[in-house]
Amino acid sequence: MQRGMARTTGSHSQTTGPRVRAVAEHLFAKHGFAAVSMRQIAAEVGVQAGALYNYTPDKQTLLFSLMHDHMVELIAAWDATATMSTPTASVAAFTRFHIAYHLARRDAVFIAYMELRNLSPENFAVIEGLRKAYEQRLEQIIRDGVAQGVFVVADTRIATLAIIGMLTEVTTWFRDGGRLDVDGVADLYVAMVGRVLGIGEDRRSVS
Amino acid sequence: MQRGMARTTGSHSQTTGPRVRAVAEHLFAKHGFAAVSMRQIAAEVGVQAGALYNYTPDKQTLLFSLMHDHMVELIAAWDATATMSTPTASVAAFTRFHIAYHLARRDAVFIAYMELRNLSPENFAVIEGLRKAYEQRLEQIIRDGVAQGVFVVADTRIATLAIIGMLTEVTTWFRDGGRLDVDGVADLYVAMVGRVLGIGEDRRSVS
DNA sequence: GTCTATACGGGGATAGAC
DNA sequence: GTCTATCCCCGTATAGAC
Repeated sequence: MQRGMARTTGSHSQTTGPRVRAVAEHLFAKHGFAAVSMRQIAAEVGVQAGALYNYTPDKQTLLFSLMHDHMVELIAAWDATATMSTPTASVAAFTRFHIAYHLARRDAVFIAYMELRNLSPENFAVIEGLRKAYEQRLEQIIRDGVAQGVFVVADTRIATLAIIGMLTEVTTWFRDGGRLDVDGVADLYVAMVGRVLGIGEDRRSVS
Repeated sequence: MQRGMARTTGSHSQTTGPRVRAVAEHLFAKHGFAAVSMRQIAAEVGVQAGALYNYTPDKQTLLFSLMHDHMVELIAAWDATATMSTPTASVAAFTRFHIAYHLARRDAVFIAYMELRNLSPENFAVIEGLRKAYEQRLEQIIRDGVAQGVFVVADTRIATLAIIGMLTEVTTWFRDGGRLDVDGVADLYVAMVGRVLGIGEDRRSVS
């Protein structure tokens, strides 16, 4: 994706490398990291198990790499979406972004939440740092809204976590073709998030 | 717990059986079902691997049994707590109950949410049914509140799921000895849940 | 009820030919 | 870059002695 063309004649690496990652992501999400063998991944890719080690030094690094790239892309995608705006508009945009992005990349999201225990302590720290960085985007919006008096929350940090939890939970039940489409769900959540933040609440002594 | 005294002289089953379950619950929560071996469980219990099969026909049934008992106890505990009351009081009680119970039984909760993929289809269906039964307790409260005009929600089902997601997320970050204790956290969530349900919102044409 | 011993399969990872 | 072959270890589960 982000490299120039490789010139290795007769090589399949341009296709096999990404395929290994895609297959691993899918199988890890479906069965869990520990339950998936390198042989299974290889079979699905269409190579022998030994060939996978041209693309990762070991299984655990493959997992970390998937999680890491997912988190980096998540943050980059939000930063590309976010615009200078009012806190109310920003939090609505974040809500829509989070739901849409998480539903579009369900396998990667699932892995990033479920397979943390399979990471080495150092790798775990890296992923946790990225997650915190993402949450801070929302927390900063809420902080700004509170400062400007348009949000009324008792505890900014807890409100952030509660909202993240509420939004992420959508991935556990949403099914394409169900009663509501993504936009319909997002509309409902924008409204609920607004309520959690006390938007439009009765307040005294506000200009 | 719920059986009468066994009389088998010289037997340790009264202690080993529960210990197997406790150890398995702890290890499954910490490392994941697939990553934990029967040998590990046995070592922690202090018996040989073969001896575990006096208490479970196989590893997968042990997992199912832990999840099943947890869900049954969760529902029973709520039903014992719930009292005839106003929707507003009921939803506050549910919020406090859910947070306190989930924090008190974190290992079991974690397993029940994370290890669903390791269940056979039939076992999965049983656990899903129990989860639905639990969610329906909250959904019914919300439905009653809407019917009585004290809650204002756009979509009862989605509000139920959003609230469950918000409450369950507490287990991912709460640490004993942190800034807030369980009651303090619960207070904040009671307030946020109330907002999601539109308690005290401006309404026209309500008695 | 627990032990030892073991069957049998599959795990991650590497070596060396092509 | 991929293959075949293989190392060595560990997985679940069972059998039969005590």
